[in-house]
Amino acid sequence: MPELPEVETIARGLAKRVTGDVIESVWLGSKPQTLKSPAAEIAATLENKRVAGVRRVGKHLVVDLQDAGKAGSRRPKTARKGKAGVSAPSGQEAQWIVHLGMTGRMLVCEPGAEIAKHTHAIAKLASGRELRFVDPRRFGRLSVGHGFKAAGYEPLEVELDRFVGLFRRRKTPIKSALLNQKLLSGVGNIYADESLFRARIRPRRRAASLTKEDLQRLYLALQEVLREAIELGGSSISDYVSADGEEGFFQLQHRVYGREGEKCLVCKMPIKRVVIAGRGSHYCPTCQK
DNA sequence: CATGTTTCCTGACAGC
DNA sequence: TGCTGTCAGGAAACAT
Repeated sequence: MPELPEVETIARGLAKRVTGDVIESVWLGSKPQTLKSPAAEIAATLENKRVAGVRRVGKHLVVDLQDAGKAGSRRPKTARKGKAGVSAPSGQEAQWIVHLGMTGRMLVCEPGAEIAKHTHAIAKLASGRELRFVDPRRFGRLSVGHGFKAAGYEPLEVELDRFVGLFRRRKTPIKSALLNQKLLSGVGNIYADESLFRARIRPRRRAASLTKEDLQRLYLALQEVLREAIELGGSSISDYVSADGEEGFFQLQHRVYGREGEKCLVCKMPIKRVVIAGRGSHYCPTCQK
């Protein structure tokens, strides 16, 4: 399941491979719930646009688009900021926003490559290649817009004081709070469990009950685990692969996630699994308090 | 408002 | 073999 490190890996791979290419035409499948914007609007926004870059925002992929226009190599200088009325809708700041959900993939395919089952969108590129969105479980979503912003803070950018403030007076379990995208954007089930283990905090602890020291450990643990995971190209669980089709390797570093009943790597006690906020939550009953 | 629960969806897997 | 049932989970919708 793509969380922050996986989406970061995918975004980097896509940026490397399709930046500068031009979307010539778009095909969209007929599954309506996959599209958050009307199909015609998505197609119109993407077609004849140059890919200016691909970034990760929270768990979203943002494909920045600019008018492909006539003059090929012209590079429109970015937003003169300041004065009002600058939100030029001429397209150069349009964005294609992709949420991969559980099983979504964005693949760069060579011309003529077989079309995988559950392909919901295909963007034909001027290079002849295709950018394809494939998502068996259909939890992924496509939309278009401008100036996309994540609802919460980026875990790798938020300052400690703000991080601590997010959890004050919150009665919900810390695990639920970590998964709440309006607080932090990008943390999913794997990295919530892994960071709580490293911070030695039980997932069911009420967020408000954590001391400043607890939260500082959690802050450092979360950033550490996310950075290490990005370094290893993310966790390949079930069907995640990067834009290059490469598997990540962080799953080999998981200390609690998916290890129910196995020995804790620190104290040798069996890892427990409980359900919190509807998600399997893994922890060591002795190491985590 | 805050928090908990249900829903969507298919593939993988266990058990018979 | 092939069927059935269960489980996985991000986030929106709905309920409390």
